[in-house]
Amino acid sequence: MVSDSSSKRLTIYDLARLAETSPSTVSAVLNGTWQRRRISKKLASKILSLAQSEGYSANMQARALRRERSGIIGMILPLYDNRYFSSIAQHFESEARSRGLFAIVSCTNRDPKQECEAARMMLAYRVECLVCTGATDPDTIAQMCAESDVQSINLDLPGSKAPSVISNNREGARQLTHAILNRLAEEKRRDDPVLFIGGRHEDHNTRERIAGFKQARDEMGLATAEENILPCDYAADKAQAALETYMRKRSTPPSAMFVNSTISLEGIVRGLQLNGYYLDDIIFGCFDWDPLAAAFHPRLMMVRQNVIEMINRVFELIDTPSLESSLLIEVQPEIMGV
Amino acid sequence: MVSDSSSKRLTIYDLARLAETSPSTVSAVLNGTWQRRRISKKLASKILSLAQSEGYSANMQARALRRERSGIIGMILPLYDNRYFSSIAQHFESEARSRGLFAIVSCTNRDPKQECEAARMMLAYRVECLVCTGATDPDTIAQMCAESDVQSINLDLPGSKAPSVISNNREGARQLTHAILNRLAEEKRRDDPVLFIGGRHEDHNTRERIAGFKQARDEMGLATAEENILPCDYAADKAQAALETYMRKRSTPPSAMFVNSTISLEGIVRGLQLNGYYLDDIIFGCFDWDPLAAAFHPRLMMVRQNVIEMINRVFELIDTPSLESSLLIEVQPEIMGV
DNA sequence: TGAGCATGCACAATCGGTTGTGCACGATGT
DNA sequence: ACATCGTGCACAACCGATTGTGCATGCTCA
Repeated sequence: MVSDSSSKRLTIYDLARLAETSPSTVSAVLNGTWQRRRISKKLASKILSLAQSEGYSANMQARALRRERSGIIGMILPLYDNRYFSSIAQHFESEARSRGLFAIVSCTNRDPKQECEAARMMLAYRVECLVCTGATDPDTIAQMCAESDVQSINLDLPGSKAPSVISNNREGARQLTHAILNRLAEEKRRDDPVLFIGGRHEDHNTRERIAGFKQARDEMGLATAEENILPCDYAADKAQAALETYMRKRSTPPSAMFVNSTISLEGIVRGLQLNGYYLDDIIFGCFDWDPLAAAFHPRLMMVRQNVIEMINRVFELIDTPSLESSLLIEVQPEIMGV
Repeated sequence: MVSDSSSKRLTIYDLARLAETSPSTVSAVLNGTWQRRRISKKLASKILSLAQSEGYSANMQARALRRERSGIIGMILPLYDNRYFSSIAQHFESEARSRGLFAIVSCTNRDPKQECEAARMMLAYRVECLVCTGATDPDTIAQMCAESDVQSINLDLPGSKAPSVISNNREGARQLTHAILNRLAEEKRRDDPVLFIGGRHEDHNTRERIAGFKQARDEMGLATAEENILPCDYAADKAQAALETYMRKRSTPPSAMFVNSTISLEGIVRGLQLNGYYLDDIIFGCFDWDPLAAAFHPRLMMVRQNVIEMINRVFELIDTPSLESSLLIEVQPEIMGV
């Protein structure tokens, strides 16, 4: 370093002075368009080494302003605090990075207001695309994006105003239910009731999973009583309370349960432990994946959504924007622990 | 909306034309400095309602460029995939938002190269402050920030070139160890060995936790054999392998274990299950917090780091930058499940 | 009636890159 | 010796906001 520490950050004007050339030349060299502009190799390498030694770094705001492209891609996410969403964030980031894009992720707590606020911020920062994950109201956000001429994509939960990438919830639930029923059959408890618990009625994914659950039972020649379907919301406390209510009429816990998320599973396991039931007797299927939980319970089967594939599909949509706004891409999840 | 959908995004120039006034007036009205500039209330509200109805949103790049303040605050994080780091990201974001700052979080996989690369990107986007969480090499990044005149703060792992906010690892470990030893004593197994497993020797936090572990045993009049300290790295597989090696010389698992992270716990629980041991007999203390894991095991005590307090301290440092670069702030964690 | 002051706004420079265009200079061809 | 062309670079106009400054108008008061 020669002339550092004195004032502010280096600009192409400073570099131009140091290299005794013009700012436009410096710019062309630094962003790689110098061959097209017929800058001599000699001057180019002089500028490059100068930029290197002086620790120059381009001002992205200025670049974005002039290019009218921010180089930023946004994602809104309900929460980080489970393996599914956190791996979505992680893969989104690394995939963005590998394409020279800068990913910004904002966490909106399943709150439609925060979702809108976050989307507004992202649009203000001129994101080139907004991926809307598990949004409670994806269409409103898709609308906002459309008005700003920004591409948007729904992930995890489908919407009607932008293409969506989701797991095949019905088929995943069907396979998980079959796995549960097979285990029951192995233990000669084929006809024991199975409790479906967790999630929300209004929620697309929950409805699909219930459909898959019923379909699997149907395929095994089993009827499904409505009292065994409890979409009591996701929260641990709600699931715990719902299970306690359910069990008030019976003496023993169900032999098997289809639990709609790890957060619901948390409440259920806690409730059963508190009431002194022996957990290992119960067969669990959980539509979510958490390796630590899986390690603890020998008969806990889990659905692992294929996050890598889903993120890949998202970026395919980014690369070749689909005209069809109602496009729905379903990715097959995997059943773990069978 | 009157004149939308035709061309690009609205600017203050468009609004000025629509309101029959000048761009500078529009700007002043929209950023709240209009009273100081003696714009009439009438014109101000005309412009405001126009901006509203036309769906104007300021171009943050242009604003940042002119103001020489991006309004962005950055954080680098090893991973999202445990409760500790994900809640750090979440609280950081919401605290930033409440201060009118836009948070960007980048995930660097505990890889020094990725850490540097992410820091470089953040500096290019002119973050106003960079919070460096659990960085393998915090001082290099602090140096980069210093050269760009950007404040930096270390979180979770301390560094020497920027102020640091960390948990009081030693005291947390001491208390957790006491809790383990008390449980053992209750069960008349006071003198049974306790295995410390997981983490890395080189890691500041691991060293402190080992010190707290030894100190607690010391306070109870117990010696600590070095063979019972196994900093085998954090990864689940490493912990599982280390435990298997450890147990090759013995017939039964240790009565109690101090496990240095949930990821290590995963490997240990898996290993014990695979070998057919009954988990509930073992007393676990884990320096990490995961409510789902806690629900599964009745004698699993966990250390919950006080993330809210830590983030608050970080923002206090941002508000009143400390001159002392070696400032170390320690926050007391909490023992759960005692 | 004219100085003095408050009111209400517009002008223009600026932040740091990007990019269309123009121009000087030397080499080549006739 | 003059037209032609390729080489190598500089100029200047943006991108969209912010902000110091200036100026016209109308009012008050001596």
